[in-house]
Amino acid sequence: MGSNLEKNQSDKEPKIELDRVIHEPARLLIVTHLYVLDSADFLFLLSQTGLTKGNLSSHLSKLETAGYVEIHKEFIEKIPHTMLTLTNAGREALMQYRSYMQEMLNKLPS
Amino acid sequence: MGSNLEKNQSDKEPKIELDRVIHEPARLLIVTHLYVLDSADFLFLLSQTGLTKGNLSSHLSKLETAGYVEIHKEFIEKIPHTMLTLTNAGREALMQYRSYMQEMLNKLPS
DNA sequence: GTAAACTAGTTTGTAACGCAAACCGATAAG
DNA sequence: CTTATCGGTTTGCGTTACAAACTAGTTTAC
Repeated sequence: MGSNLEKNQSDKEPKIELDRVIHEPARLLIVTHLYVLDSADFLFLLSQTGLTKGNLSSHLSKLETAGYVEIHKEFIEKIPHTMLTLTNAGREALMQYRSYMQEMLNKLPS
Repeated sequence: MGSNLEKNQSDKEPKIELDRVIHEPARLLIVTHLYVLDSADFLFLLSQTGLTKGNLSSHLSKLETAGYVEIHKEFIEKIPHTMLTLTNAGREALMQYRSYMQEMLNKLPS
């Protein structure tokens, strides 16, 4: 007794320690751009990444929700303007992602 | 005239050159294991990756469809046995993926 | 015998995701 | 007024990853 859990195999936790928020290609692109620039506006990212507007918008929202970017909206001469900044959490997440990937890839025999 | 295509912005091709078959974490795990081992059986991969059986099975099918692994089934002492091998295409895909990722990540300032 | 339990996987159902089209509120031009 | 443009956001939809449920066969228990 105690527990008659019919334990499935699902308590094997998969050996992946990868931040999916960062891992997604479109977001990796965004985040690496922001990492070197420190901040950029929507239209700049749009042209640099080649994403569509809808796509860029939703990925930015997801990064914001994750706490990785801050979105600042203001009006410049009556025209809306959106500035994106990588947060510290975002920088750290990217660096951790990088370490993980580099280690995994570097140790493959060439 | 000629064409009055109301061209959207969608002819901007996104600047991502990443093989999604390889990029998926679970499959990256599988493929890197096969890369060093050259071949392995289903149960070995199961324990090494920590994936569930269903998951492992479907990822392997996807890798097979992509032409990256070969799946050989045989009976050993009346018990089914599945051997997985990385194809040349699989090796090359992984190496190309690695180059792309390493370049992208290495050029980030530390 | 036949039933229960185990082995080695495959198939199914579902929630989440990524994508581009469609939409929206505001300004500018004709 | 109407039309187009700008700077984005929301919607709709096909695809995916995931674990639960299932399958086919084998060994063990009775």
